[in-house]
Amino acid sequence: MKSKRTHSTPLVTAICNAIRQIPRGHVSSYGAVAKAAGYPRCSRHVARVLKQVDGLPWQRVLGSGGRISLRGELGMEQRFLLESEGVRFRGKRADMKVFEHRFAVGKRKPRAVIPKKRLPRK
DNA sequence: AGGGTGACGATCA
DNA sequence: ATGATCGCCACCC
Repeated sequence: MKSKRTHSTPLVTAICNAIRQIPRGHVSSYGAVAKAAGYPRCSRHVARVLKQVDGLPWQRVLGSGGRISLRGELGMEQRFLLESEGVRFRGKRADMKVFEHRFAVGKRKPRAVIPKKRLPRK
């Protein structure tokens, strides 16, 4: 059943909910899910949740640009499942232009997160 | 309390 | 386009 090693924390709950909102035949990205859950910049946590919590439509979450992050067999399976749902790929990327799920505009209450602007690299 | 971690993401070479 | 690096940040020992 549920592996759930992670005791439900607000972050985990919010992320799971966001993932469950992605309809069949559509996809999203780790970053988008994190933002929709109210935790921008926590894309890596989305990945962790996907790995630890089962019962989620894991195949619908891709890396930015629609790339599949999983390696090997698992990655192949993800692609297969998505194509089965009708998601089409252009090369190695899913066609986000058409299949990316759009979360509610308000994208969840902006927790107590600081906007955090991008700092100029170098 | 402290440090390592990761199904990421943006930028650089 | 591809590969390496750096920054992130809550979680888990």
